[in-house]
Amino acid sequence: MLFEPVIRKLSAFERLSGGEVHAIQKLGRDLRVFHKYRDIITEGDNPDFVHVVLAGWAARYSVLPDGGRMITAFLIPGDFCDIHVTTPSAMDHSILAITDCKVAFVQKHAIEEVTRSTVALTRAFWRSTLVDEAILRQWLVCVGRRNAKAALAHLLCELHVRLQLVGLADNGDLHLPLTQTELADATGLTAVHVNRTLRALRQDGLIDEGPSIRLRDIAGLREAGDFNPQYLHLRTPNVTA
Amino acid sequence: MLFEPVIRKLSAFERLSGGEVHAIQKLGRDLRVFHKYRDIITEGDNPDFVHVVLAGWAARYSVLPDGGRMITAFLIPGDFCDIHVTTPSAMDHSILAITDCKVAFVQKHAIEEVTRSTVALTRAFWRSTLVDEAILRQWLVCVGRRNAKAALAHLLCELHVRLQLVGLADNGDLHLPLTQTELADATGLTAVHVNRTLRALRQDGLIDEGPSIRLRDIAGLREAGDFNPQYLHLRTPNVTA
DNA sequence: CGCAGTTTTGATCCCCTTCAAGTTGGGTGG
DNA sequence: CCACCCAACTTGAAGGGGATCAAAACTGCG
Repeated sequence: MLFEPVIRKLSAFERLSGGEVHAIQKLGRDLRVFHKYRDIITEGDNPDFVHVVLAGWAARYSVLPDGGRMITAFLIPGDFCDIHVTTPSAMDHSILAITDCKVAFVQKHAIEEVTRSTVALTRAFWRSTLVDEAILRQWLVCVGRRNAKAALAHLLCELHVRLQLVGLADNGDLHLPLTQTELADATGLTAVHVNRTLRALRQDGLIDEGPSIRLRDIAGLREAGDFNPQYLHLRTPNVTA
Repeated sequence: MLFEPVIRKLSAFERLSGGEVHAIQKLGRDLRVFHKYRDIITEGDNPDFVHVVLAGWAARYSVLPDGGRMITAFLIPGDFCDIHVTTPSAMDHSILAITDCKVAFVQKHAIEEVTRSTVALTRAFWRSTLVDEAILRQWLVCVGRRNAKAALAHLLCELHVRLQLVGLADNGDLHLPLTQTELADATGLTAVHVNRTLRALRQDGLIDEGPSIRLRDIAGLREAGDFNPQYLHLRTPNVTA
């Protein structure tokens, strides 16, 4: 059941048959562990495999000349690092393990075979890339046109839905293994300001902090972040009622 | 030769045979004109066609509750509005004609047929979506971690390369049909600050303004914007030497 | 126990925003 | 051919959201 998160995620996009589920499970020959803060893929690499996160968190990031860093995506179990299968090309950014990660290395032609044999999986893979792009656009909106409070609220809502999809969020209880610096690098803020903004969200009764972040008032958070889950293109419109 | 920009763009990704070029030209049954500031596609639409910009400029955008707007992409001749062929799903954002636009409406199955018959075109389409994503990530870096000057410089460099690809930029002479407000909405700034920043770039001798923007010092602009064209994944590493 | 990374808090600064007003220029109608 | 208008550009002054700098408190862990 290593590929369970992948199956859960893809099932959110397309109803999968037993055969299709089985086909996914058979992708899993090669499994590797990356330790915290190790690069899974480095800019300039031209990977031979498709990488799939099966456990742990990772992040796409770019580094600037002044030492600044921008995180452009969080990858959680079920997410693909590089599904651009048929196009051999050098990575234009790096991917970092934020926690210890289990990553499947899937042969490119295995993916191609699977998509050749089943339409539902092809659609699910496409949908997955479509959603990745939609998430990127939402991040752009957050960073470019929302204030810190709304941006963080939106990010928490996004992660809540995505974690729920793969069974990693019970009803608003999120284990975010992210430092405030990492949240800052993902929202274009500074760690100091993330700290103050989280406190503001706490004081508004929207979240509780502790070992894990708890979304105390999901509806309120969604309003504060102007969050509408439609862009995640799920079959079931809302994960949480 | 309506599809010339598409052919030029895809040729930048993959060497295309005469047959493949011909296949693209045959996509062009249905052609429509959109006037300036009309929506080409509106959020919530579930288009039956794949839309391709053949002439003019368009922009993806989202609108916020407070009336703010974020532009998440500029589309120029040769660009696809929605290449997510096999996945019927509602648009999560809108696309606007920034100038009068010629847009091809291509049947989804026509795209599917073409990609079934030729590997190079399949690869080129994939590469195209990969590049769209890379551009999105670069915008995120600009908005999140670069100052106004670098962000605008980077955007100008990106548009320069992309316009050159489709034959719309002679050696640094760009016709940007963009208002400063539109540049602002694309960079997460205000129109006022875009104005001042463009002046600063002018005073630095990096650009000239007039009826069209001229990149007076391309190398300098690329340095100012920390621009490295690698993320555009072109066969020919640099369009401009 | 001690260290290193993270969180928290305070004080100050600045890039960019906001508000406001003036200017320019292309388009339109008389 | 000029008067008018509106959209875009430009410039100035003032304010604020978030950055920066600095240091203290907390956490986990070897």
